[in-house]
Amino acid sequence: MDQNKKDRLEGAGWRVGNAEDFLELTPEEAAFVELKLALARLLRDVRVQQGWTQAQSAKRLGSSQSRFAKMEAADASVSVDLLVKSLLGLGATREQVGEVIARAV
Amino acid sequence: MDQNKKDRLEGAGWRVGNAEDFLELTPEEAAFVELKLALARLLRDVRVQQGWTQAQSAKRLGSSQSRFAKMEAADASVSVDLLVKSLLGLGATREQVGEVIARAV
DNA sequence: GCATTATATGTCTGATCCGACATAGCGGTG
DNA sequence: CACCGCTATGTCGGATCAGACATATAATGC
Repeated sequence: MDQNKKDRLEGAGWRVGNAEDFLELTPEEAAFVELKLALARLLRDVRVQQGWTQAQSAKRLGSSQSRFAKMEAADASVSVDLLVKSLLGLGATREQVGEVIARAV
Repeated sequence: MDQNKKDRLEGAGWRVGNAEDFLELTPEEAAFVELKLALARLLRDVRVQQGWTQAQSAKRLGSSQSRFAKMEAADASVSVDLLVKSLLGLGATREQVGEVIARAV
């Protein structure tokens, strides 16, 4: 969000913050959810890159469309294990996974 | 293992391979266990770097020495979630975690 | 507006994981 | 060798997660 929009919202009585502020996460917890979100985004990117639907991808992984949707949404019921396994299963490399963990916003 | 030692062992009737060969893992499964091993090694490195015992580290994380030992051993009962959370909890950065996933052997 | 296809959300049941405890191994030191 | 601090291993009960199913909500074409 740019500063301009932030100012306008706050002028209109909104309080603006991120997930860390809102949910009162510790920095480590915040880093963890961001990391999970980064993996979820990569999963979607890899799938779309391959030109697959969620259902097709899920089938490849021996899972279901609904679970795959939750993975891409970084749902609370989805572990980092599942995300990493799924990424590798869809053809992502360890390098890609590491890179996204280290540097993605 | 250097080629010399490998040759000697094979000459003596040993078959030499890695975990992937021995356990007949798929490449993705192998990549996953290597990734887990890399995180476990980083966890030990971070702990030792800080000059802490397993028990001290575990306490910081709200866990037990025995579980921490299993983490460092990359035990089957330890998830990547737990490893990553513990690493961040002991002060490792997302960059360190990502780097080790991307590039550690 | 109504199929059709893709994605998202809620919930159940069985599987897996986590912390804890007990205890074993192991290198130092007195 | 006996003790001590540290690490490793086995197991258990409760907590969390996985896949599946049902169903809701887009998005696209007719």
